[in-house]
Amino acid sequence: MVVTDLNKRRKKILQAIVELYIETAVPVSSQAIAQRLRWRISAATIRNVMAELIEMDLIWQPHTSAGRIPTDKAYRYYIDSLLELEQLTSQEKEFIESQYPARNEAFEELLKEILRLLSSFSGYTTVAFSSGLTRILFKKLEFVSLQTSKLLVVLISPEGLVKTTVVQVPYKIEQPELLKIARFLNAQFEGLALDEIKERLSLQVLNTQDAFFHILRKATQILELAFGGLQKDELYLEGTSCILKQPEFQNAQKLQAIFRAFEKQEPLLSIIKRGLDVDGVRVYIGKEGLCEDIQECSLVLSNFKIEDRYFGTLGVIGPRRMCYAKVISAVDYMADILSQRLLI
Amino acid sequence: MVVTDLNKRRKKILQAIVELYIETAVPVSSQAIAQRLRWRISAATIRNVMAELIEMDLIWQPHTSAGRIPTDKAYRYYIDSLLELEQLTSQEKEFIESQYPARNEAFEELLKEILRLLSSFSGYTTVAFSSGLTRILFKKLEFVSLQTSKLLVVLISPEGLVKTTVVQVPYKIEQPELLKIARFLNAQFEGLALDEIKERLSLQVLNTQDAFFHILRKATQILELAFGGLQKDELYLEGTSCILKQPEFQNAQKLQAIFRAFEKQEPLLSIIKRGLDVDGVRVYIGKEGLCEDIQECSLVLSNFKIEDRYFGTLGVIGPRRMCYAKVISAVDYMADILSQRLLI
DNA sequence: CTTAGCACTCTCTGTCTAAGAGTGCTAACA
DNA sequence: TGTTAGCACTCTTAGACAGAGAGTGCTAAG
Repeated sequence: MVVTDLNKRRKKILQAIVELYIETAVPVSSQAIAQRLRWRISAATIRNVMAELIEMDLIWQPHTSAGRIPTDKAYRYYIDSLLELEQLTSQEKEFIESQYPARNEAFEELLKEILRLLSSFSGYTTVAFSSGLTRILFKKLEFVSLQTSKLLVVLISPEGLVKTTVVQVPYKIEQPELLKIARFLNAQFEGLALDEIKERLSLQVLNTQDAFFHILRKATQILELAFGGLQKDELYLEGTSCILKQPEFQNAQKLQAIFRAFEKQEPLLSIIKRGLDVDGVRVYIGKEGLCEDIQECSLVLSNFKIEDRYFGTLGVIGPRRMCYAKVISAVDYMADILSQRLLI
Repeated sequence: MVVTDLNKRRKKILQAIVELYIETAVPVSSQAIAQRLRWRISAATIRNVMAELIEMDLIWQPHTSAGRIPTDKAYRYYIDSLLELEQLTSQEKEFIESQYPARNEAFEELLKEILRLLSSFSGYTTVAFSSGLTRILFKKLEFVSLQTSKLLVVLISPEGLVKTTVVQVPYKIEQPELLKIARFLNAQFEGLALDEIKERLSLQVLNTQDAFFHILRKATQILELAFGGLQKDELYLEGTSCILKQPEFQNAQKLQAIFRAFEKQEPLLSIIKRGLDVDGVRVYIGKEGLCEDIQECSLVLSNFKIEDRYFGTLGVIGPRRMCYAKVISAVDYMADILSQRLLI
């Protein structure tokens, strides 16, 4: 029997199992379902159906005389086919709007504040990533000389986002020369993304013989140092203590694994980066491509954008037994308003 | 009997108890001590001494027939009077030097890197705080105009540290005016600390009637917005997963409390701020002024400085049963080289 | 003052039992 | 043919209990 064979009753029962398990974290018994469904259907019948669902690998039991627990496959099916999204109420939306941080901060701070908001709203740990630089559009660049060979590079996007980086160049460089380089870059590249600029620059370096050669070379080098390959992708996490409250993680071993993943960052980054071009919310459940340390978690993610250009990802990490109906809406909404606000 | 009554043997035995407990996390029996001390002293004698130590509230037993566990008071006495610091070996120092992050980053990044290094070296969670701005010396200030009423404020210290903040002012302001304000501030205040500057500015606003009045007012306002009261003190934490490995915290309840404190930040900040003027390493043990959530932890802290001006604090947080001999040296060394490197 | 001996206390582990939850199967029913 | 009631069966959980072991406190002797 395959999943597509699910008739209406099987669906209803599967849904009840998933939802009850999400609510209670306790294996779901046939009686509990009978009670919930309020049909005049008996526990015995439900048990028959449950036997079929086990057959289909949608539920399992921890031991012979225990209730049933949904498998990853069941969660997947639930989310794709059974879930009725709980749209945020207008009150909830108002609450989020009212708590939404003011924009007079650097982008990193803004993002952290938003994560804290989403975490306190949803009750789960939140995570975010921002490609930040490589895809940011370039409106203006400024250099501030700090010491003879050290400068601050300030990159400003058309939307008013700011990114600053300190760069140490292997030679002395004075304010007038910096001004020249900045003027040159500003004149040539306004409106492009950083990676496009780098590309063009390297082309031009090959072709240019003229007076600009020196400026070109230094510009290339400074940009490379400021925003080049060594730039670490940073992951933001907030509300990590939320994960400690989940009943399935009341075990220091499991917690260690999860926090190991949080610290390494790479496991989360790789999942996030797998879907940079996805529109809308995506959900990863348990073993679905999540690394061993977070195999018992689910991840709900949504990308945010500036004028249709990918700019970052935010989302929620929690137990597989997550309240998807609410979380998916919340993540979607947060990513949406972030995208909107970034434009202002 | 009071602590000062400790004769040589009592001291030796207390020391053995503390050290064994630090190593094993298991209540220490009289036999274990007899074995360790390698005197021809018997377990029975040790038991007599232990009875005295209980009397003095230096050790306690979880139940009648159990070994002994040091009290906070014992740890305190151990650290103040018995501890032989384990100086870092030259190899360890070399290791730290070799891993020490390059300085071509913003200060926040540098600090985080250092915390990660200290955490991986010590095996404990690390914590840091930097007053960052209010005590930073002012060498140069630059404004970069972002939008008509939004600007980036760049503050540069004599040592080349950079701090940037985005400010939104409630009126339009153009580059020429910004330049004026910057020039004014740079001319007047080079070499002072931010809080001194603010003080002087507010004095001047009261007394000035002349042409500078407008500039003064705007300068005051911008500085206030950029570095004013709303500025949150930020706490840095790295290696949080280390705390999950400690045997005394293999209990989700206790972990929740600790992580709650980590997230609130305030409990840690208040302890750190209590000793901004302390030289050298300070240690807080258990209930010694630590809030309820981290009553079972110890904190080893040291301040770092720039030219004798307080600049920040770093340290280690772990179980009371911490390897103080090693940790104190490590924290001391880290704060020291950070202070040195900040000058370069 | 120190130590050996010994009875005592408490924890820990394993076993056992009874209760309870929940199932699987079967036979009867609509 | 699908649904249901009944019932035996399985497994978990909690509590009680016993035996082993760790470690102590006390006492009396060195």
